Amino acid sequence: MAAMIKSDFSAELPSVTDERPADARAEAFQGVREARRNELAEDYVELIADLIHEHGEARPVDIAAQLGVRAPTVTKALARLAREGLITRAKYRSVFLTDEGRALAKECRNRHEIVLRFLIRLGLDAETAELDAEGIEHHVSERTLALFKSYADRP
Amino acid sequence: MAAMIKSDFSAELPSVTDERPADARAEAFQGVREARRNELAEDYVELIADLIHEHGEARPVDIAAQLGVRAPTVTKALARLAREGLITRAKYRSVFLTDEGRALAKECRNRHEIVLRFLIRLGLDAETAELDAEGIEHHVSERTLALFKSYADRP
DNA sequence: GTAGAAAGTTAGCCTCTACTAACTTTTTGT
DNA sequence: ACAAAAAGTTAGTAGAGGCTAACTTTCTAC
Ligand SMILES: [Mn+2]
Ligand SMILES: [Mn+2]
Ligand SMILES: [Mn+2]
Ligand SMILES: [Mn+2]
Repeated sequence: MAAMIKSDFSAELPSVTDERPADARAEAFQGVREARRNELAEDYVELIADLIHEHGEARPVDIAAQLGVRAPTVTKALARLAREGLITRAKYRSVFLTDEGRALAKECRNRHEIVLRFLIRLGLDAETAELDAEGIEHHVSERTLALFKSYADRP
Repeated sequence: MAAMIKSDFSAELPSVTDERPADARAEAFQGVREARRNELAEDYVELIADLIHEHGEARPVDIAAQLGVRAPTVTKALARLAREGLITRAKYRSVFLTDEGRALAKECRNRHEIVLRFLIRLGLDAETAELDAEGIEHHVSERTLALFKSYADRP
């Protein structure tokens, strides 16, 4: 009934108090959903690259330990990454990045570092910075990343 | 085989090049997964509060339009929110927030605004700021939020 | 007051991401 | 060299979150 009173003068026309148009907001949410679909792949390839760098190879057991998930979860995710052309692998063997996977890993590593350095530069403790960066990194546009980098790198 | 050579001197002991212990990294990833589980509820209650404020009521058709999803997706999500005690509703009627839902909405709205103002203050254009804030907000700790607020509010 | 439009729900489908239990393969230690 | 341990896979379960198609309810205009 509150709606009926209101609808007398502002029902189908966009109200003045309607700060953002519906489709602009929808675009933001759609962008977030899109980013979420890439998160897993990004974290995996970044981690795989790290493991190869640190241990010479990326084994599912280590991937699982670092991500805090069980082995079958990793098996399934790796099948998806292989299907998407980011990794190659053979049964019971460790994982390799394709050129595309390596490129993505490099990009993600770079972005992760910028976000992390930015947060620390802002005054955050290193531990919390690492926790937050792991989530924030996937939702930072090119422009925002550039601003983060400038701030982190400033004298 | 690279691993075998390496394992001669660094196999089971944590290597010096192993920058972060596995469980610290796992903790970060677990935190992100936890945050992701709350994202949808946070966006819904924030949006519902906005709609009630702007239009006097929150109707599923408007929720769907603003989120950029189809009506049945909203029906299902609302069932979950009701199950979780964040909203109350009756069939074919609009949605109401519980006290708990209202409190969460207020918190989310506040956080969203701080992140948004922070990004704009950093030099980002308002449109991109809105897009990024919608994703970043869910991955910002209390500490980071406090730093964002200080930066946004500084003279 | 009623017919048609709009809104909402239900049913059924899909993918993704997680899990456990049970099995197979590989590696390790003696 | 071979038994036991560790690593990896497969199968099956579950819930979240998206969709379309078809149905029901509510609202609106006449
Ligand atoms: Mn991450
Ligand atoms: Mn990362
Ligand atoms: Mn959001
Ligand atoms: Mn928001």
